[in-house]
This record gives sequence, C-alpha cells and structure tokens, in this order.
Amino acid sequence: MAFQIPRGTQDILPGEVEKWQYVEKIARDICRRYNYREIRTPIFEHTELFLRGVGDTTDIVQKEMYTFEDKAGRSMTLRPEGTAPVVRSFVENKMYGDPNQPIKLYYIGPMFRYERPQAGRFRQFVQFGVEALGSDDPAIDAEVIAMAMELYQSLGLKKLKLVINSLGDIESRKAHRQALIDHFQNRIHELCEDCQVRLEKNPLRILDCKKDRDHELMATAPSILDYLNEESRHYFEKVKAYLTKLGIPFEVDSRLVRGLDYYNHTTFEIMSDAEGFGAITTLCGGGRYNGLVQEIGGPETPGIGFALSIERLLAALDAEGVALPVSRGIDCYIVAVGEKAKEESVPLVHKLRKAGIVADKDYQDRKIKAQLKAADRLSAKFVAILGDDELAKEVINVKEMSTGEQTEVPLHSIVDYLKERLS
RNA sequence: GCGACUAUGGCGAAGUGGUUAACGCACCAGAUUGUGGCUCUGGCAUGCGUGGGUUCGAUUCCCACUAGUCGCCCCA
Repeated sequence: MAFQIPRGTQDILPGEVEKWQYVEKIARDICRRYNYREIRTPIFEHTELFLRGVGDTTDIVQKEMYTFEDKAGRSMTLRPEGTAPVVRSFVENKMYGDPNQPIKLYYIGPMFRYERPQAGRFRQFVQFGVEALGSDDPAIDAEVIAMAMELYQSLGLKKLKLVINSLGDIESRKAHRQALIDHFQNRIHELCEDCQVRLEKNPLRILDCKKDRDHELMATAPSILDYLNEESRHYFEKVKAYLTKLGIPFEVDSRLVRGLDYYNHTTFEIMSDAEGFGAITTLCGGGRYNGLVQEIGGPETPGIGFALSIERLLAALDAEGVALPVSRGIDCYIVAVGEKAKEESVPLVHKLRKAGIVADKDYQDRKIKAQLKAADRLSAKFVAILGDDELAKEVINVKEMSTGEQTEVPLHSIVDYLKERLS
C-alpha cells in the first residue's frame, strides 16, 4: 500500500459519518436550548499555554503532547484538550468585560494526544465540550452536568453512571494534601514506583492509582471530603441538592481525581456500564476550574465545564445496541434507456433536485436491469423509467420499489406526482 | 513508553517450503429481447503488509520495520 493513514487516526466514511452528523446536531440543539454558544479556536496553540493551563506534571503534558517547532522556531502544540484554548480566547478577547455573564460556550472539534491507540483511544479524536465562565453558582455546576446527561440520554443510552466528587478550594486541598503525605509517608515503599513519585509531586493522584487500589493504606487514606472547609462543603452540598432537584442520580466517589491540574471543587465523570466496552469506561469528564483564568493571565474568574469524546459516545451506543435514526436512501432514481432518454435524464434529474427531491441517475452506462439494481442498492423509494416509448408519449413510468407497482405519469407532472407520493 | 496477538482479492476467510493460492460475500456479465430483491451459469489475487535473510526454490522458515487489535500507564 502506497500511503497509510497516520497511526491512531481514522477516516470517517459515508455510512458512518451520518451518525457523527446526527450526534453533533443533537449536541448543538442542546447547547442552543441551554443558551451556550459555539466557539472555534485553532487546532494548535503555543505549547506554553498547555504547560500553564493543563499543568506540567500531568500525563497529558509529560507524554501525550503533539509538539512541533514552526519555521520560526516557536514551539507549537496540537491541542490535547479544549479548556485551555477556550480560556485563552476568553482572556484575549476580554470576554470578562461582556455584560452577559456567565459566558457560556461550547466547542466540537478534534483534539490530539500522542498515545498508543487502543479501544476508545486515538491520537486524533473529537471532543464536544462546554465551558461556563464567570459564575460560581453551584446551579451552573448542575446545569453543565445536566447537559452532558441529556446528550447521552436523548441518544438512547441507558447504562450510565454519574460519579461526582469535590476537591474543595485551595485551603481544603492544602489540608488534605498534608494529611495524605502524613498517611502514606512511612509506608510509601509498599506502594508502586509511580505512587512513590506521586507522594512528592501530587499525592492526590495516589488515590487514583489502579495498581495499589486494594492496598490497605488506600482504604484508610484520608478522604478529601473530610478536609473540605465550611465553604467548600457547603458548595458541594448545594451542587448535590441541585442535581437531586433536577432528577439526576449520582454517586459520590471521594477517590475521583481528575487528570488535569486545574480542577477544584466539583469534579465529575460519566461512565458506561455497558458490556463489551473493553477497558474504556469514561465517556465524559469535567469539573470546576476557578483558578485557571487567572493562571492564563486574566482576572480572577470562576469556571466549569466538561469534555466528552464522540468516538466513545458512538462506541457506547454500539455496546448498548442503540441504532441512530439516520437515513441515507434516496427518493427517486432515474432509469434511462436509449441515447435520447439518457440525454433527457440529465435535465430531468436536475429538475427533481431543484424541487427538493433527493434524486440520482446512472452515470455508468448500465443497462436497464443494472440500473434498477443500482436503484435498489441506493434504497430508492421510486424509480422513474424513461425510454423511447415514454418519450414518444411524453410520459414517464414511475415504479414504487417497495410494492413494485408502476404508474405512467405525464412527463410534465413528474415533480408534483413524486412530491405527492413522498409526503 | 512497555507487553501479547495478528497482517492472504473490495470484505470475510482456508492454505502449502516447490508446479493453476480453496471457499463465502460483494461486484460484473449472461439466462431474462425495457424492469430490482430469488435462482442458475460464467468472470473476478502473475498476488499472500514492507524490506532484508536462509534455500535450488518462500505467501509458507528467520530478522527488522510498518500497521492493526487488545492490555498496562493514563485518560476523552
């Protein structure tokens, strides 16, 4: 084979792309109703943005970035996630000065992470995400979570689990961090190598370790929820209360630690329980990032958002056996027999299309039988047959494929006839 | 970054150190002279991921590379 698609990327071909279009449409409809507006930021940014925004101790930055130098020697990175770029744009365009607060934004577009591809994991994948900037009302946390849940549910997914947690504010996190260090320090050598490093860099991440999950130190580790200060605790209670009011079931997992540094207060993940999903369970992840705007150089501004991958959403639909209502058949296929009819079929198919009918014709110089077969393959509802006989009588034979029933229609009224039958 | 498995026509899939590389689906043509879905007949890989090596001879054995799948790490 001469050329191959780059590792971890995929072509989305006709037949599959309709599902994407459908999902994207539903996502946009939801955003419209919740009053979130689309923002489109570049596919690449200055590398520094992600170092600062995502955090330079995170896996994303340490080993997953697609970084390159441009011709002027600047370090650029294909965006690994959407929040940092949106916040950059928020600051750069001074959206904090907009009287319409909070600023509610969404994006749908490709993200890039340099990883070994496997089930549900790609080097280029598409994320749909929303960001609400400028409000620290717990109601907006609930709103954002509700949007993600609505997308999955409206598409027909049932086996969903919403898990939430609170990381608290800076003060709470500090207290918890110290408690973790105290807890693990003496016996840290019993944990895996990664955890030993984590103790120094980010002890919170030890709780998320898959290897040491069953170690007794894990079960007895101090829970962040016990270290939330009054304000943080109250905030978390409000978020949970709102979720309950919205009828959204959730479970609290104090070990839910997200992979990005910018989170505080509310964090959440939506997972799939569906069988046959491989090692992938997380469909959507998100949380609050009150310090991020400042980190990127803007005024102190609270923010919250989520991101989800369309690939995984589609995989979840597959796993649950949900079929999306995508159609691809055509309304009418013109079958032309003979030179004269073939010529006449060109303006005819054009006329149908202009009238809003999904129409096609043969371009392979096939015989009538093969043309009918082609029409069948295209799931044409009707076939309009034009030959010398019809031309002489100025009619056309319209055949309904599902019944085989055939009607002779005056050529000049073909559009009206089809529109009538198609409605 | 690490590990396991895999790589044969458009798709699925058998197979062998040596002579024409099964079969199924799809596709094309014909039986059916102007009518699809069923049936029958015929056609359809000088080629077995790429590059080396072993051998008289390799698609078959060995090595490397590339890619895929799954898993680890981590995540969307």
